[in-house]
Amino acid sequence: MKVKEVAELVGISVRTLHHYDEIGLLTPDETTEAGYRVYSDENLETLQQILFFKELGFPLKKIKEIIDSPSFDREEALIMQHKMLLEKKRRLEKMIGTIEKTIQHSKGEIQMSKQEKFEGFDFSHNPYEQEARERWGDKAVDEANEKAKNMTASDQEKFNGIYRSLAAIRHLSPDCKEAQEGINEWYHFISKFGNYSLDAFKGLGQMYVDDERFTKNIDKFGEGLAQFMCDAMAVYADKNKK
Amino acid sequence: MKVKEVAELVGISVRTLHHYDEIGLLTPDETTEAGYRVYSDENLETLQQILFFKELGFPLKKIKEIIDSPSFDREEALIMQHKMLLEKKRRLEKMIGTIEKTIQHSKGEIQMSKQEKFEGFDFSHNPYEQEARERWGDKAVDEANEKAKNMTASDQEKFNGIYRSLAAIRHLSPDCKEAQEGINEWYHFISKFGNYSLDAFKGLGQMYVDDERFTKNIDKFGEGLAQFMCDAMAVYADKNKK
DNA sequence: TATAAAGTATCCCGTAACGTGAGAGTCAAT
DNA sequence: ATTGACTCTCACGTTACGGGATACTTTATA
Repeated sequence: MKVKEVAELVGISVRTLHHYDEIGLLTPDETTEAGYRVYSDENLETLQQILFFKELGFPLKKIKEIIDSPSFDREEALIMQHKMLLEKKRRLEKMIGTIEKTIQHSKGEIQMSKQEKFEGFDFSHNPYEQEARERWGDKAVDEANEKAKNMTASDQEKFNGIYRSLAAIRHLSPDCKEAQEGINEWYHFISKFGNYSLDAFKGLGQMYVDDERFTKNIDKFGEGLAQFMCDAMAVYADKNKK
Repeated sequence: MKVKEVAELVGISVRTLHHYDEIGLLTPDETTEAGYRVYSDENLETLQQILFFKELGFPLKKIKEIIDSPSFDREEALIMQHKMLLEKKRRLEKMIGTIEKTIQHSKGEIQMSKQEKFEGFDFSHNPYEQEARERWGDKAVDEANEKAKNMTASDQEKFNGIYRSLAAIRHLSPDCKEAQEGINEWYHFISKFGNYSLDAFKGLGQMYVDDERFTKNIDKFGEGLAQFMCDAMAVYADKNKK
């Protein structure tokens, strides 16, 4: 899809798409030899994410940080966004209530306190904002990026080592002893780079197959490794829960 | 109320209030001798109006035009804003639907078309936007302001003349012949400055008593004139309806 | 097949609505 | 008398594009 098609589909301007490209927020996967931007389906999904975050008032810079972060999880984001949009709706409903009261008030039918006249305006008290800040605030995202960057050469070696040893047994059952031992090592190793609960760990595994950027990388060590790890990680998480 | 109190009450920053003062959008009625801004209750009502318009995406410049316009009617604005907020809520609900579908889609539970992935984003199709543009668009407001400015000295004289002659009979009944003849002249005269239906004319009369800026001006020609004109205009409108 | 019309690209200046200090005066309470 | 919370006025910085200029590509039409 070319710029104008995308622009009309989602209701934004061509200039906006240019802008997002300029700042590296959304660079089209492909460009024709004439230099025309061509947006892929994946680009559209990213755009959707961007627009959700934008609707919630996130600045573009932070949106970029978030979706570029190695710890970014689309589904997690969608769920958080869902919660925040519901909250925004509640806020809007309050505002509508406020305006209705104000109309009555202007007719002299009811009394209104000063606070009442401004109910719904205060955007800063969204209960999920705090949660979002914790998850996506500067600190959290920076740390995640930092940890990813701080991966030394030896870490990289270790990564590859684990991948290779898991790849070697990827045709066994995900819940066999060897697999679970490998995953155990994996779990403790990646904890260096992020604080994963068992549930998060399981989610991470899911991402290996859901997000093809991961799938591709992992399957370089052996076709089907991503799926195998995903399954084994799920088993591991469930087994160690209680 | 001083800046910080107002800021905290409505959930905006002190700088924002300073800004609104700078651009002449909201100038506090009073200032202490030290130069501290002191906001009156009326200022707060204006601020509420401003914030409603802002929530609906109006630029501050236009907001200023609208609320400064001689044809501005607070209640009319509230009603229009109410409609537009409801529309915004519907849009938000669509977005929430979209996000819910997207979550299902990402789990592979359902299919989604491209259009569906962006439902709710397009802000430009609010049915009341058109209505608002007609009412408050550049043309309408400009014309109103233009007409008000284009009032020549002789027009001003005529204004005063009618006011005076109506003031002279303001103790008669609003539906007596003299009053209705005066109002008839009034109706045809002000039509030069705006296109008033009979209903609008009646509404205008109501404004004379509702909005104290008008009341004050009119009552300069005689205490109670505003109320008298309001009553007589209502009678005139009803009589000439069918 | 020429030629117009529509779409796209980059460059670059403009704007809107504040944010963010800096430096200084003011006010209420200890 | 002093401290701390508030206030003022500059004045420059930032964000997220808007909008024009100019040039190249692609599509539609004669």
